[in-house]
Amino acid sequence: MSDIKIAIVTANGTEERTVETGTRAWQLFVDNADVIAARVGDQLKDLSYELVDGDTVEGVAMASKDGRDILRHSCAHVLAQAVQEIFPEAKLGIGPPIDNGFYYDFDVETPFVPEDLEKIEARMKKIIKDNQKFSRRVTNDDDARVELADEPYKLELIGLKGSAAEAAEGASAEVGAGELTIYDNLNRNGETVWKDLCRGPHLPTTKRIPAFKLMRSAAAYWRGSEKNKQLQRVYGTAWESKEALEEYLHLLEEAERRDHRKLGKELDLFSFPDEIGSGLPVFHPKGGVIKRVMEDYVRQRHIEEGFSYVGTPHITKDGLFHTSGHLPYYADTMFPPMEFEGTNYQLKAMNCPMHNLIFSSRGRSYRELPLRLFEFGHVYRYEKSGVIHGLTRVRGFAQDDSHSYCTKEQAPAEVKHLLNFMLTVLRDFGLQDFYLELSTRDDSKKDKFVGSDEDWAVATQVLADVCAETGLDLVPDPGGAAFYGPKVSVQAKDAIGRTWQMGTVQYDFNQPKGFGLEYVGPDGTKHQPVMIHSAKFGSIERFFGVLLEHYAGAMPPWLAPVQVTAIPIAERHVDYLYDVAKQMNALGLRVEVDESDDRMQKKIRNAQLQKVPFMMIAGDDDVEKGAVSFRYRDGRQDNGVPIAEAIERVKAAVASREQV
RNA sequence: GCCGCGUUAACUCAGUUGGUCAGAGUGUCCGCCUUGUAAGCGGAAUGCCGUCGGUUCGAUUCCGACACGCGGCUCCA
Repeated sequence: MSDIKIAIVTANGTEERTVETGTRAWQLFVDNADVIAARVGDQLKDLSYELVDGDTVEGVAMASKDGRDILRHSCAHVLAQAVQEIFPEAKLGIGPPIDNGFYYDFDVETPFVPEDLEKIEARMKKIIKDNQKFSRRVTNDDDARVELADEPYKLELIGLKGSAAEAAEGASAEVGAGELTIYDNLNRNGETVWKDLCRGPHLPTTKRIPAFKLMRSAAAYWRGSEKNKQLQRVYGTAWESKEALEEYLHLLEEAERRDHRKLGKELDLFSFPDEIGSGLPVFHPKGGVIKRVMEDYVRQRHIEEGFSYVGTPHITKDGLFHTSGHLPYYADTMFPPMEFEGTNYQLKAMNCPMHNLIFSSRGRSYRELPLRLFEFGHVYRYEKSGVIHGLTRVRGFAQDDSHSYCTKEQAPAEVKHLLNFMLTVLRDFGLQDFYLELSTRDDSKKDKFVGSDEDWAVATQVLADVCAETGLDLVPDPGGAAFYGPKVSVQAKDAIGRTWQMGTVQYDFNQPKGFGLEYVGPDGTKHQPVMIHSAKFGSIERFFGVLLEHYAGAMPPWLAPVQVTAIPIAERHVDYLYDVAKQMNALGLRVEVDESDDRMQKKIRNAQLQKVPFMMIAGDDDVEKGAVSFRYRDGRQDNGVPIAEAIERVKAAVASREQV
């Protein structure tokens, strides 16, 4: 038997080794139980992979990104096997790993109910206990078609092989560009008990799945197109240990606890009256305080950054949106027109066309550029009923929308200015961790985008350059551009690591053309400006919701609807506290004195549940010393603080926008 | 928009296989209590059981449509 030379990559470097021909990858990692697959070159392989001369091999640990994907993909197989054992008529769709878990799609007569999921989960546990082997077998199109004659969706995938990425998101997990493979599940006797078309790789056996849980079922369109049939999708999660699973489930609980829809109700911030309609929020007094503070802040900041505050109406004749080019592209998401006096009027879905009219209301000189217009533009979009979600996806909202009109030469500096400005805004609201997303044109769908190749290339390059300068991570988003130009969006991570899309900067060379915008240049002739769209919050409503979730409702003092709740130990201390409260009110602080006839402990509980940052307590001891006592939301106490110092402390916390 | 599930007091949620089935806790209101860091005690009021239709002797309960919500899909200028 001849030997072959391979290289093993470890944390300590690369190690050359000579092994016998026929050696399989698992033999290299017998000492390491965490390794569940091998990376050979840049490809992931099963541990049963037979090494060939010149291979560079690295063990893939289950607790790595690739390792978890493999685990989850294998778990999806177990799910599918369990479903077909319980529901033999179920036809298989696709079953890829996803963030934090996996899913598998099935075509079944009757949708799954929660009790079905319990049954399926129990069967999955049995399959895992069976210690079935995932066995890879190379096949070809013709043989596979015969074998999978009863699986119409798999047959369809075979036909699409090679263009799997286009076939459906996740379909590449089933069929790769190369050879076609089937994985057989072998029981202890080596008999095939189940099989699935799949490119792999997989765990060696089902028993290597340490922890999983089925989460929910829902419908999903086959191959992601609403023109296709809806399949039943079962979602699950799987982890390298029971602890990791528990941790993930806790994260979900934490997310539920922070749900802004729930907090909005509990803290009496906003509601969605049925009588008004879906996706149309009303802000209650306390939510109104937060919203107003946000607006005051961002208005002031725009003025400081050289913007002029403007105002435009909520409806317009539809011709305006034809001029801008929006109507043909976004007719579906605009409310139907209302007709009167022989004219169609549209609810405003975007502000830019109106700002363009402000630009063109008189002649413009290059000396005025960049001309920066800003407003809280209230827009209405006909979002499909199924997508509306709390404050983050609504039908009526305000954008903190700005448009900078500038020369082509000024554009890069203006984009940079806007991006930096946006980041300072987000940081002031306590968000610290960002990355950028660059949304570009999909060259294969040019009919969805307006403008010449050259204009797109220039615009995209300007944005890419500025993004690079920020030093932030940049994630490409091909095809995500607006029809009129590419955009950069800022994604912010919240307190529990979730990312949210915040503001955007968009480079637009199309609307200036459509509106015939012009300025007179230094050479005395007319030129076309470019416009840079930008929203810092994106939408006030969405940003409000994100902030609520980020802070779990415990807003920093400058944003808190009630900054101080004054709590008397006994009724005789009420006037004393009113006196302090009055001094604070005079400084613009939001203070309430709780003079209800609840006991003082109950008042503390109430203030705590309302997540008020400062509880200001006073009893005989405090009155005697001319002091008050603070209690904070985390239970921390600070007793006997002299009144003047107490006022200063609250004032300083508000001014610095710090969290307490 | 599509699929599935849901809607009972201001809030959270029990309940009825169609016939004293309108319930609890919280909140609210009225008394009493006057209190040192997360719920003091007692009493009272509050519901077209989402809306509209149908089946039935009888519907909060069964069926349908609609509205609104939830989880996904699709979509997010």
